[in-house]
Amino acid sequence: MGEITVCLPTGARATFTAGSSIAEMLQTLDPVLAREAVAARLDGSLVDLSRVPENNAVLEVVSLGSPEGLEVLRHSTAHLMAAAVARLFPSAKFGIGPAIEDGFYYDFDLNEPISDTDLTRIEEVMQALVAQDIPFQRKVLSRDKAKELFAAQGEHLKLELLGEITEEEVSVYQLGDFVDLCRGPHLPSTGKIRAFKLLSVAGAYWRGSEKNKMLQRLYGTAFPSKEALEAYLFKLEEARRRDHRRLGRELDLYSIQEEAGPGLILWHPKGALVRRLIEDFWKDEHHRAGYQLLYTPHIARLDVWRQSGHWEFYRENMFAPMEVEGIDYELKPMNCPFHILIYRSQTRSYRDLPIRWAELGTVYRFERSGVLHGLLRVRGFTQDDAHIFCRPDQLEGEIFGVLDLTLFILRAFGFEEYEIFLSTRPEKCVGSPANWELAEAALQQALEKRTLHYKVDPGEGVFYGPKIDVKIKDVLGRAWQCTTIQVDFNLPERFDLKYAGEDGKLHQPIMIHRAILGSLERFLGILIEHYAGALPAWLAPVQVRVLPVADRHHSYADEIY
RNA sequence: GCUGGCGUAGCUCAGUCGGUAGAGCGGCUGAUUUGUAAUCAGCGGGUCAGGGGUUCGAAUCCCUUCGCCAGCUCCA
Repeated sequence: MGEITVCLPTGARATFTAGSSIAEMLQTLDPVLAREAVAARLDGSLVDLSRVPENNAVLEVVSLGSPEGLEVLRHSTAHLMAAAVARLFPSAKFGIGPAIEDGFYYDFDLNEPISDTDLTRIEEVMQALVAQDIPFQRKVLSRDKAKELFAAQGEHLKLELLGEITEEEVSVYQLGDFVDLCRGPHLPSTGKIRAFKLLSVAGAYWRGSEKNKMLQRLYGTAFPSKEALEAYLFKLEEARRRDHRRLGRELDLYSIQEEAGPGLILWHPKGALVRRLIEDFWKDEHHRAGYQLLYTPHIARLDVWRQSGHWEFYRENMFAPMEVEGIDYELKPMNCPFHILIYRSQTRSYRDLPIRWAELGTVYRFERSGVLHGLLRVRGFTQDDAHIFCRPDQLEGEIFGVLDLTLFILRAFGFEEYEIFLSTRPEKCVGSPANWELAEAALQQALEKRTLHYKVDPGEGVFYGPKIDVKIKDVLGRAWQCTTIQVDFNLPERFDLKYAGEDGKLHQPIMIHRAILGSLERFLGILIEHYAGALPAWLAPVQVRVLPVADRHHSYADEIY
């Protein structure tokens, strides 16, 4: 038997006889750390504590408190839940069960529907399995052997997954008599699972495709401690308490009524007042930032939407056309074509640029019935839209201006934290590579010069140009997409936009689309949830009330109110 | 759109085995004029989501349409 030397990033190192498991090694290397460990990183890859290193290696401990440890915990809890479901619903077939942002889920193919009351039963079985402290046992077998194993159990979903695995060997994990195809790693045993809760059951398409069968998905969450779980559940409760749909009704800000139609907002007087305050502020600031305001119609001839390409690429989100005097008209899903028509209404000189045109433009988009959600996802909404037409040499400066205005406005509403994304050229796109490079560089420069933290989403840009998206974070830490800044090479081309350059020749301007608040409806919803209904005084529809304590004070109350 | 759940007064909800609808809060009227979100009395308020069916009889059972909720898919 050989020997193996293992060291920790801390520098601690020791030599072991081959055949020792990581758990045993950690016991020697750092007993304190060993108690925290739920998994380990062996030369960079995540493994179980029961794994037996075969070569000299660097070993890192993955503790329960770390993000990776939490993921292991949740993934293991998902398996635990699956084991409980296997016991209660013997006919269940298993899909996948990953850890997600705030917990985990597992998808089951099951003929009988699982109800909310079943969640309690499943939790009880899980508790029992935790009490038994059953080990998660990893086994490596050949792909063919694994296929035999799962075929014998009729696990068609697992077989489908196996069919796409190219490795010759796969790992399965056994938890009692429940065996699951899984890469791992897992906790050593179920006894390590201390605080979990099953949250909901819902349908989910197998592998996320509408074409596939719908499975039943069970959501749950797990935390290192009861306290952390309680804190999370409290946060969920807090989010429910702040639900803008409830507060919006209670504060009499807006309503959505079946008679008017789903996804269509009726602004009540108090909501309309909040909206006006937002609009006034927004208009003033845009005026100061060198924008001019436009108004454009709600419908236009379908031909315009054909020319813009919306009819071709965006039709599934558009309402059906209506025919008037033999001509098809279309409710607008966007404002840009109108701004373009105004641009084209006269010859533009390089001296006219940049042109910054803003509009609080109400657009209508057909959204599938299942996705509508209060003010946050509707069928008619008002974008705080603007289009900037500029020369290539002005692009960077304009992006700067937009970014500065964005941050100023968002901060004014109390949003100080952002998640910013820069999306770059996708495979299918229009516009020359030189233009793309120019635009991407301009966006990136602006972000860097303002020292804003951002993530690059390679290839996630729209086909017509790169973009910056800004998500604001509310008091509960939830991120909401509001601002989008998009460079567009497509529409100027389709509408053949020109300006007369210094050289006397005609050139194509670059167009920037941008919305800062996104939509007024959605933004009001976010404000309500962020402030739990208690809007800052400058936005509050009721700032103060005078309450006389006796009839004799009424006249004075009238006087001062 | 799909899967599951749901739809009773303005709001929150009860309504048994199928026998023609109820509470609290809010509203209105009056009383009370007071040290803290909830004082007393009275009065209104319903197409039980819409339509169809079964039945002597439907809020209740069946079919269907619409809407809402959770999630999936897609997005401001």
